[in-house]
Amino acid sequence: MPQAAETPGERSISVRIRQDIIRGELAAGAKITEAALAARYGSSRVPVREALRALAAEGFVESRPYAGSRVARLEPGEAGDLFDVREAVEGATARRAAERAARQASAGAPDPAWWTARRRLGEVLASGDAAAAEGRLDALPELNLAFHSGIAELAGSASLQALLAQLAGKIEWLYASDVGFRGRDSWSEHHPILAAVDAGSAAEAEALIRAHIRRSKQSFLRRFAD
Amino acid sequence: MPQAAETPGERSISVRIRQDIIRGELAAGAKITEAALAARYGSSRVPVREALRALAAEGFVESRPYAGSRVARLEPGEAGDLFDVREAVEGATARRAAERAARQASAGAPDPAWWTARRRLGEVLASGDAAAAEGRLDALPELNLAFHSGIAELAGSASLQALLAQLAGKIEWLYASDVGFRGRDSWSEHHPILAAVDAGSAAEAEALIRAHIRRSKQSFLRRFAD
DNA sequence: GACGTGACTTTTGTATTCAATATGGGTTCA
DNA sequence: TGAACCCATATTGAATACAAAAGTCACGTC
Repeated sequence: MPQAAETPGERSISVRIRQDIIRGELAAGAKITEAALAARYGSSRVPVREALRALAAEGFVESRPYAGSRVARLEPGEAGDLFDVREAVEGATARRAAERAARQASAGAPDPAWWTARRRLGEVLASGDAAAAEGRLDALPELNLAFHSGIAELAGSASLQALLAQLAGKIEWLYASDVGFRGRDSWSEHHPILAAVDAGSAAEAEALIRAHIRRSKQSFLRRFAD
Repeated sequence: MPQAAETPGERSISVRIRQDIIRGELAAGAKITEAALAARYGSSRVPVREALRALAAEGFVESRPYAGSRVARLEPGEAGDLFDVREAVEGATARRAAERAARQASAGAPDPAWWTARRRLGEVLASGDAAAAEGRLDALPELNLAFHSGIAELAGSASLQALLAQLAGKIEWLYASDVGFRGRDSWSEHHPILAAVDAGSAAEAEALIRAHIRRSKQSFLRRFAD
């Protein structure tokens, strides 16, 4: 039955599986069969297989040939390490973003892609300010993600951007598994970071974002201790 | 034509595509069609698609829905950043490996998996010593990779191990694209690192491996400048 | 002559089908 | 009684067939 042609991918199976893993609807360590996932998402096994390959490369699932897949386990001790790595990655992206901003300012080449990214980042920052002011704290995690990946976009490094996206997924998984988001106090720290990037102060931007992430780590580990 | 059933995956298509990208046989930025790859590797499109999804997650190819895939580009400026990230990742793995070694020594739990990993690592170190002594420098890159992933295995963190494997792939790509390997002088630095891990000196192990990688970075950038 | 519009071709996305392998239970033999 | 072996079944791996979307090029019109 050719299935009446819904949307081309109906929001990419891999995205939905990743979400369900992060939300805990697919429990860590659980054995998952392709047929079950196909039924769950209303598709055939082929898109599910492709999604599982991608998720395996990202470390969300583990597969053995002819022996099936299971949801990966995130060991408790890894949390701190993930933040450490994220600090290094984002430090590099902030530095590169500042360097690129300096080049944008000096050279006569406008690079429209850079400007749209910069404009979107400004909108994200404003949205977050509004959300924090109005007490809509549940909107902040998504905006936080948008801010940090926006910085990576400004850096213009595909490798670092992809690496950060993976780390962000893992860290979102950590957060979802227990404590809530750090919230309002964290958001205001974004302003000086973006200011340093705009000013082209590479060293300052790197130092600021590293400190920002270090505080997130400490806050997370403190809550995690409970 | 059901194709006479060769080996189940004939060495995993994704591995072969990744190799061909690293070796430059699939040029950076080149547009690749699934049908062409399927013909090249003598399979159908389905395994190729799955491989491309995994490689996209690793950042070796870029795909847009209904618009095909292309080999990613590694921008020249990213080299330094990749080494920075690797320094952070491997610093974390060395630290965790030392902590785990200390637990192995103190607790009565032998953990056979740990011991086999440790034994293999000793063999890798000995093989590298022999290769360096006999001047077989072309054997060192692979042994170097084995040493560093062996440390990650001792750390026992699946996330960090997977992350490092990706970084190693990218860095191998860098090396293959131009300069040769650092070689003999680098290999001897592995001994004090493993010694610190064995002794359970977490801080020292981290400092040593970070310095080791920083030297690799400087050596690479120096050669790259030519 | 340039631009917009249309069909056509190429390529990707998905479903269905068949083959190969691992896993678990039952049986048999020591 | 226990352990090893074999077979049935479930599940993955791969190939083929078909549908949908995007890029391309020619044609007609302004």
